[in-house]
Amino acid sequence: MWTVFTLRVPKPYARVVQDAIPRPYHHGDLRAALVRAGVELAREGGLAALTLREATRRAGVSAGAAYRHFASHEELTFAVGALALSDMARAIERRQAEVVEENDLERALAMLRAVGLGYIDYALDEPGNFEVAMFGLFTLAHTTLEPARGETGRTPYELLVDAVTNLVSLGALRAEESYTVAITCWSTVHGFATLATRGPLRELPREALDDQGAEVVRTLVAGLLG
Amino acid sequence: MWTVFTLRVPKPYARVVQDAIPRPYHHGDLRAALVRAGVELAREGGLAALTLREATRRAGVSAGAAYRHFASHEELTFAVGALALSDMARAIERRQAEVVEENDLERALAMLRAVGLGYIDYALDEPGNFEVAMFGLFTLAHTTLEPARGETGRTPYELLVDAVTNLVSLGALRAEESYTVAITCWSTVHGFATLATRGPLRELPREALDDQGAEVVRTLVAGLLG
DNA sequence: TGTACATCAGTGAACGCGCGTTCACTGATGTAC
DNA sequence: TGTACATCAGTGAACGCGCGTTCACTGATGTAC
Repeated sequence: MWTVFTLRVPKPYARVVQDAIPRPYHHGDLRAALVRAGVELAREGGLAALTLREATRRAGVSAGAAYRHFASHEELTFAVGALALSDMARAIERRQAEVVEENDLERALAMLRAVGLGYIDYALDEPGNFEVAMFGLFTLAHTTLEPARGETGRTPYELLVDAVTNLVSLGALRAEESYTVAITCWSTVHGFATLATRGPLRELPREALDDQGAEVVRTLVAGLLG
Repeated sequence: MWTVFTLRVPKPYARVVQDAIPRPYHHGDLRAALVRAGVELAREGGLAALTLREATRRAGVSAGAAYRHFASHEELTFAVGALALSDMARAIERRQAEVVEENDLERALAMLRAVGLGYIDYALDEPGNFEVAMFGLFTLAHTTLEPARGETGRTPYELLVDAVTNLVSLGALRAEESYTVAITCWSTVHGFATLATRGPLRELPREALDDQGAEVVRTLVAGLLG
């Protein structure tokens, strides 16, 4: 249990005082602290920068301590990736919340576009965590992972499937096509996202990428269903 | 200069004899040998496996020797990536050579599909070299790089642009749309390729990926221009 | 045709780096009595 | 309320690994005379 003291100290001394306070031997919530550090590392340098040693350093703990909470480096990567997917789901939900179309079909199309736009938003905002989520660990089997869910309780993949399914139920798409259409949509936004973050388009300015991404999504959805 | 002796030796002794022949102090064509080794390394383990040290080991040469031919690890990566792009151009050309449609528009559409199919072929055949070509080094500025050209003297990017331009000249597409259409096509096949090689679809069997890729390309081109 | 010598392309040892992982240990915590 | 003790969560030192890169060196090559 902790007692909180409020301590006023001249700014220049803040660091000195902080270092003088002995860290408790038991961290309290090291696992969460390591995951938080991992997210930060991925943000700064992607998959390559996400190391156990640096995460323990940031948590102010010795390297070995990590092994009380993770069996291996891979487990940390997995935890960070799941959080990233959850954040991506939220980015999609944010775009979907902005949809204003009233007509059923128009609205369904806008919801599908929102999936793509949110996907691209997240990739451009957090290229490092996007990379962790997408490469090396996750497979289709993980598309329904619990900690990867957003505000609405759905994963990014589920949000995509929902949007496509809705178009089927409105008669805008035949059921047999739905899987291929879903994969085509995913491929397009994923491709744009990787070209724009780590690939040959990575040096274009952010604004140009936002515009280009929006155009790509509009062109795609109009082509497939417009 | 070399003199060639033909030497017959019982099979089991082949290795022994080979090792007994002193390697010449001067390799002869070390640069090319290192690039060849690099392609092999990328084939086996992608970008992460492409190291200068292992390349020199495979070329039978000390680690430092590489620095007579490459200023840094990055330069080797760049050389391997350019070769990979050239091979990709060839894969696209192979698909385009199979196009049989006679009608102008039909043919132009098939040529565009062939770009996508060849791109996916190459990624699935050579995921490691595909990764080297696509991540970390190349930008749009390199899309016209000399050693990245195929049989027809065009780079993959140029083959895509050719196909789209041709559709414009046939009146199937407005000129203003052409850039966005090209980027959309590229995004789609690139996305499918990365999902299928390093991403969440990587565990599906090759045959399923081939079929799915073909469907995606067909759906995309039919949507945008059909 | 033969020799001296500059140049070039290798060697091999070393440096420093950061990583994942293990292990014997020790300090803190909380439970049983 | 106080004490003994099992359990838990850390420490810190070490191991082995492979990498990129540098540097003083040496063996091979080819050119000028």
